[in-house]
Amino acid sequence: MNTYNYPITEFNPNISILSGQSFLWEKVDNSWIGTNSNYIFKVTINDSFTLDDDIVNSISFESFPPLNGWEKEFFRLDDNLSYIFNTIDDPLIWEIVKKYKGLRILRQDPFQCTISFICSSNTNIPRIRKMLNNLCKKYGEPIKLDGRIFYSFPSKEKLFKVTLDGLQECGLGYRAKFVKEFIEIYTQDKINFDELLQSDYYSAKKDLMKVNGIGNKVSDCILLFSLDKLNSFPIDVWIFNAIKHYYGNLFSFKLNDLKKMSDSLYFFISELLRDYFGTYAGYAQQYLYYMIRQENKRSWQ
DNA sequence: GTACAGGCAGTAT
DNA sequence: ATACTGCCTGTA
Repeated sequence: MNTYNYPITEFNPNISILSGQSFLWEKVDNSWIGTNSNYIFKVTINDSFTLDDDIVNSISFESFPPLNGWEKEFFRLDDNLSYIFNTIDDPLIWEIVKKYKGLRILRQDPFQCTISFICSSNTNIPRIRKMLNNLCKKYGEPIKLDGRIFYSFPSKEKLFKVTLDGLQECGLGYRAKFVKEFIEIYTQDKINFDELLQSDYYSAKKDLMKVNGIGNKVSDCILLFSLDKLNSFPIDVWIFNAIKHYYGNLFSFKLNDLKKMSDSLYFFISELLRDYFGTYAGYAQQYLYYMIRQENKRSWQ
């Protein structure tokens, strides 16, 4: 196995925030400003920022209201990337890791993350952003920052009172029903994120998929981006195409012939890749995903 | 106009 | 188990 010396603290906020894991961020001058649950986070990058710098000196982190040390939690700065990448024995991933240094997986608020990815089905990033921004503006709390008003993600109590029509007004379409059902289930404590954090990947996935609107891909995103399941390997149409292109040889049958993704095929492919990439397959997925989106120049915003 | 987009559930086979 | 179809709505 090769070894790659990767500074543990290596972190590129631009790439990490742009990578499509989280939808409520916008670039304002040298800063990124984004919503996570009750907080507005602000990341400011010094002009002189390079990846070799110490994070403490080159990037500043603020939160409104203040929340000490949020960046460590949110950007998973304790993840030892050097260790993680050395468990992934794959030349392509290593190439991408070097090219897109500092991409990290986020640890988002599970409630917001779940609603975000229920909204993500059968649509694109700009529209998902619009839906979620509408939700925040309509039902979140205003937070003043830099002379502008930002909005928190609405609480479950607030959203519980919102009617189906109230959700539809945010442009959720047929997903409104799923979001409503999820909020009801969550309010009844039938989904408990503290428990899911302790569960293993398979058990947590099974529980999430009981919710209408949460299928294979959506559950994998929730698990990877908010519930610490780093072996989760979400497969959307982009990743599916990339797997066909770069990893077809791992399979005993011809992936190229397959057009549609069935439940059983999804499970088979993701399980095989979990086995191939290992404990941190989710990191491999994110680097792969970022690369193909960059190469296809898809809109991140 | 109409095809399609980070999927999913419901129904029929 | 697997295949097929409708779904909201913005964008190309």
